[in-house]
Amino acid sequence: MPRLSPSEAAPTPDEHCAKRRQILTGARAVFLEHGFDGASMGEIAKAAGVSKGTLYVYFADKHSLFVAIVEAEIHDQGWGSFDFSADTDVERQLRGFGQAYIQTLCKPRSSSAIRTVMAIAERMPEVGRSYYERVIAQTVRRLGEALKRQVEAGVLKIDDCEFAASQFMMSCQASLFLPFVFQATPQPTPERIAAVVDSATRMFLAAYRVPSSS
Amino acid sequence: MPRLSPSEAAPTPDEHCAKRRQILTGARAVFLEHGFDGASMGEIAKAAGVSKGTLYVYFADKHSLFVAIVEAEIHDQGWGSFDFSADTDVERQLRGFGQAYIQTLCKPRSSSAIRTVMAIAERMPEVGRSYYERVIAQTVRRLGEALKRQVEAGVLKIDDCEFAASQFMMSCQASLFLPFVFQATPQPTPERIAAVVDSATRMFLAAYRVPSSS
Amino acid sequence: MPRLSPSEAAPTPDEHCAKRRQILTGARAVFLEHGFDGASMGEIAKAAGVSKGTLYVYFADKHSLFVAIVEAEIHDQGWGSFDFSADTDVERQLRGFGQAYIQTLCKPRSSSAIRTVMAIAERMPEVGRSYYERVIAQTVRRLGEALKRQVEAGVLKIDDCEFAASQFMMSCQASLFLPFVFQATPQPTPERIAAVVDSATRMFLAAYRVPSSS
Amino acid sequence: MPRLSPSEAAPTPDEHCAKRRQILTGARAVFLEHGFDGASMGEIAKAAGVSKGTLYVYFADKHSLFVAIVEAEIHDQGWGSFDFSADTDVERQLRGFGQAYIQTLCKPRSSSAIRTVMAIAERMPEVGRSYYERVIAQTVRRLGEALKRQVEAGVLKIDDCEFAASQFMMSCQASLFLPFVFQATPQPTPERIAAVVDSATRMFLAAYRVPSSS
DNA sequence: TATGAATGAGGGTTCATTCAT
DNA sequence: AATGAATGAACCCTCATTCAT
Repeated sequence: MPRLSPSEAAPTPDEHCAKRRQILTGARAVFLEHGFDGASMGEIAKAAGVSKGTLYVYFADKHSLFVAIVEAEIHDQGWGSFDFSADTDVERQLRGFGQAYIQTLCKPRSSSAIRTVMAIAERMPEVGRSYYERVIAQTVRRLGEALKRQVEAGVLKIDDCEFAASQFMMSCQASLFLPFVFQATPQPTPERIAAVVDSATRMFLAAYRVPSSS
Repeated sequence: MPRLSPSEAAPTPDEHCAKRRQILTGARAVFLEHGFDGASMGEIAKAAGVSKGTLYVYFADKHSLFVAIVEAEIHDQGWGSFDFSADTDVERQLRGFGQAYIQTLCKPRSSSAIRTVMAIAERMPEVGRSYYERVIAQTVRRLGEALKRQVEAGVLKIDDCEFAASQFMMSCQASLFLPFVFQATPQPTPERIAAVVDSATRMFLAAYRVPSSS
Repeated sequence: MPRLSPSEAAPTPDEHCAKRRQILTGARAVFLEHGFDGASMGEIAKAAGVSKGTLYVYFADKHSLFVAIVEAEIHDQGWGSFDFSADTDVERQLRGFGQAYIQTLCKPRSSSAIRTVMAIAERMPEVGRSYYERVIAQTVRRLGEALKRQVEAGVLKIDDCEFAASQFMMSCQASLFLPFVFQATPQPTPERIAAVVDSATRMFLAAYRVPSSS
Repeated sequence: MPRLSPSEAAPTPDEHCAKRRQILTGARAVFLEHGFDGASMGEIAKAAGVSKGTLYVYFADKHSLFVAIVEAEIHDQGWGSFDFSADTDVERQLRGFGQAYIQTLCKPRSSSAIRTVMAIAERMPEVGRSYYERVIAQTVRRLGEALKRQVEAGVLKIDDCEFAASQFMMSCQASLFLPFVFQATPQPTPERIAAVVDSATRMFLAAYRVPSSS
């Protein structure tokens, strides 16, 4: 039996994926704004521009949709785009990464995701763990590897490079991230971020830079 | 007939306070475990061992009860008990405070509160701000003052002591707090905490200690 | 065992009656404003200035209290004070009564009572019946008797005086009471009432006055 | 396979309207019996044969449903069907209308609606006003116009025809409507109504008929 | 596939009533 | 007698989910 027109029958994979993405986009907005419990499937459907029933064609239930959102956030938030090879000078490397990192971290989108995932981590440990591993820990690991290369180049002296990476990243957050997520201060300006990252870089190098032999 | 104990007779302020505390205790457990939206007044009533109606005798609504819980946590979590005057040696001072701080921060109770308050900060900014100000910022301030004293004693050389305090505190969290709140690692052991705080202290002093003149 | 002071022991009947009246006063305000279902015992207690428990010392339940209120309204609304003997001239008699009647009927207090009792009459027929009988029907009866006296005096010619009384009273309401209870018009002014009652009186006398023999 | 009936297939506007009507029917029964506050959405759902949730698919809240009920009653109660042109003889016209009017007014359905709307008029003035205007006032207006035609035909002599209409309608209620709404007497018989309306007609014509010139 | 009508369990909240004091 | 803390049933309403179309 020939189909009269493709649009009247089973959707093509493209259409399927498009609608799926549409749902994810709407759901992300609602989940990140209201959290898992505060988000309602009705509001998600409206935000996605589909019917409530359609949500259940693509996702088994609210939980599955939420997991998919977190999964998507893990890939889309831009944590993978930090470029550690751009610079070989350790100071510029740290400053460049640090600023990009804090800028990303303090975007409303990131902080909403962190809030939302952190909030649910007690009841959905795998979701929390997965987000941490593939977003934060992975970034720590990549910075750690960059530091390792500097150690091997004799520029830095560090025992545990991954730990040092975490140490640097945390000190870059000083006075910036926590007050921002708790809504105690507005989103930090690039200038403020640069100053804080500068200070963190100085402290880090004071501790780990191999004294120049000159 | 002599009364066995006064608590069996007087129904008034003591019992009133007692029941209030009983409700707060139950509500804290439920709110901190499930978050604001995930907690139900019915579950809270059950946890507190009172009827649902009784909740509304003591608190106007769910929001008020939640605010009271956060308020209580602000006072009860032990952030105010850090003792900065115990030691005058800067290194021991930093290590002592850092360990106590991370120990407190990484207790399940603290991390649950942080998760819960952080999650709601977007919809209840005053709650988030209040928690940050009176728990975290206050601790930063107190450490900053301690550092200032060291600066005045000529031991440290720091421009912005409060910022330096935040920097130290954040670097103490390296590899410990974030994986813990995201449920990626179990509660850190005291040994691990000690090692991390040691490292943070070394880095901090490398950057800010005035070289001994000897 | 002698009582130390009367105020410390069983209250005197006076006190008892006073508190009872106090409750009735508060309850009347609340019941008449919100209706039986819309009124809450808590609000009544507050309006009466007593505790909720005290209400149940004086009245078995909400229903009993409501019945008592209606009973009190039946006596207190001033429907019994119409004076038919003040005037012997039939025209002045009708006008005088008509104005007093409509004035009373269109007071907020009367219309609230009528609304409230009428609303509940389907579920509490005895309450409705009692109110009608002892307020409205009684007034009709008294006017009917006054008319009868005029008939006996040869001034009016009426078969059924009680029915004629009702007829007069209803025609006095024309354009006044219904729009007022339905909140379509404000409380009528005395002037408007006088005009309407005048017209009703003229119509009534046109139909029932014995033509003067002169 | 041919469909047996269209109603078994199309789920859309017909069924939507049908269910809406079904809800309105159930809600009317409950609201008119118990009043706004006495009616519960659960009972309405049961009476309508739908689930509680379905009510909220069709109506935003209890208040909206109630307003819709009153609106429907305004149209469905048959107040618009009085025919003033059927008769040109003024006496037969008044008698015919008067009987139809009182018959309608004293049906349980009308008196329930009046009770319910009157009861809520203090808290929902627009509802009360709307009901009065579009049911009672409109009928008064239409009778007033019919009277005006009789005035223009030289049959009646009336200054304010709308007021006279109200006067006639009120006097038709004498001894009938009030005792009925207050549940003091049963629904009046057609014979009783006829007698009362006859009397009202006689009184009205005695006052307003232009004496025949013969 | 996509819909949206329909559901019923459960949400927060109120309230008439009781009872120990 | 008077209280007010306590209750639990019922209130209105929301929501995740299902299902016929």
